Amino acid sequence: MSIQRIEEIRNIPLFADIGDESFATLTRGAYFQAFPANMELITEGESADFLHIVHSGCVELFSTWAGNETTITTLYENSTFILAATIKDAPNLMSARTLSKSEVIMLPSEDVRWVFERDPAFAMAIVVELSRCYRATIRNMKNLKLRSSLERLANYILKQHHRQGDTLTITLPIEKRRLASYLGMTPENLSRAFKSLGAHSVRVDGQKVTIGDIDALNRFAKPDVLID
Amino acid sequence: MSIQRIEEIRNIPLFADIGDESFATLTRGAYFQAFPANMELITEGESADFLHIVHSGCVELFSTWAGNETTITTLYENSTFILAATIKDAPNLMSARTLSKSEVIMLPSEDVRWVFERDPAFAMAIVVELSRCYRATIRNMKNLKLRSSLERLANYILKQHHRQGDTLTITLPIEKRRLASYLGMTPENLSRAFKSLGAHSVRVDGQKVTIGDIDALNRFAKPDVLID
DNA sequence: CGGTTCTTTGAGGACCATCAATACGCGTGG
DNA sequence: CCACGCGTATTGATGGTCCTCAAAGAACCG
Repeated sequence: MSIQRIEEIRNIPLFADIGDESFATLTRGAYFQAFPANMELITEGESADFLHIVHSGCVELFSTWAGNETTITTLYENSTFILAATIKDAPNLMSARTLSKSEVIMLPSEDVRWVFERDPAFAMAIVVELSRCYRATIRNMKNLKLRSSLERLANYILKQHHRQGDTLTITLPIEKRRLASYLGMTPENLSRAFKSLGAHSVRVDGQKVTIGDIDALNRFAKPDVLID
Repeated sequence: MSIQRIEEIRNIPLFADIGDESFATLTRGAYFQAFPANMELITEGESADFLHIVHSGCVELFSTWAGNETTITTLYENSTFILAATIKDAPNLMSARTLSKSEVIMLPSEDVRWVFERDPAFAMAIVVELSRCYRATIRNMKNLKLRSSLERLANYILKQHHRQGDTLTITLPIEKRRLASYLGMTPENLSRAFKSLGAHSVRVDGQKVTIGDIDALNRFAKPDVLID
């Protein structure tokens, strides 16, 4: 890897507080790879030989069973994946594919475990990241089990609204069919759900979603700090 | 806490490999408390002042939103809860209540974080436990999103079958209404689902569930190592 | 033993999936 | 530049799954 790449990686939050020696150990056997869109990086059931970090682009985690596929989550810059499997040296429970051209850093799982046991700062960074992932999944589960599909969509729109700088016209960051899968519904139903949200001031045009009355949408969606 | 209690706690897997000094620090401010059934130990949104460990009995983690409640999971002996919130010093995302008379160990979150940073063996035990919880949640999510309610129930029965020593007559460990909530359905529907599984050799009588033909049930349930 | 909670059963309806067909968007190659 | 082909998005019709409501029966607890 080039010096410049190493410097880029050094700036990732996960490595912010760790020692130079630990960092050197982690990057010695690491890979920095660029992938095209729609490339399967990891298949569920395989062993987790590398901890993955999204450096740029967009990666989808998904799972399949009996011919069905579902999107678990979508990852952007600086997100890790396969962390729990790396720690436990266990098979991946999810598959991963790029949704756009993406750069991914891969750290050998053995090295991650080795440094974890010797550098408390890295151990802390890892456990905080893992806690974040875990809590995100719990939120996701609450969202799925406690809300109707319409409510999930409304809250998704509100979340994007905040992420995109409180703009009233948001751009969907992923394809609608993937959004549908993430929200636990079919593409057809998502289409109809968007229409139904018209009653709460939402208008859709392709990837653009416009919120006419943010208060009205909030009243319907009832966003919650413990879910969203 | 009595010497005997301390000894009991020392034997918990989470503390198996840690140093005596670390253990002393963790238990200095700890509580060992016995609770009756149906007692709310933790309410979502509150700060996570203690890491909890179920020493005996049974604890349910659940969440509420807009008047609805859902069971996230049920915990038994030696399970931890509020681990991620403890690590992040963040509000609990779930509430917890005892389902039966239970003994719970409570370790001050600050002490947990302090020892985590200083004892690599404890750090490793914590991160492995957290990974286990995370992966269990991912499995849960896959179960919910990829399977119908009938399939979820069938796989639940198979899981209990294994947990209870491969016996063909299993005893449901929790009330049916809670099982229904855990499986993402209503009590009425669970009742009907049990009846429907009659077509796959399942008979129900109160808390007793009998599997007539394990192969037939397996063929229908299609259990998967990456979910169950 | 009475009251409460849980479970079951039935009827009806809401929500959501499926299937099928069409429209749209986009990149490729003629 | 346009026609074509492919995958995505939409729309409508239909059916199944699952929820709601209501009521009765069973289990549990004080």
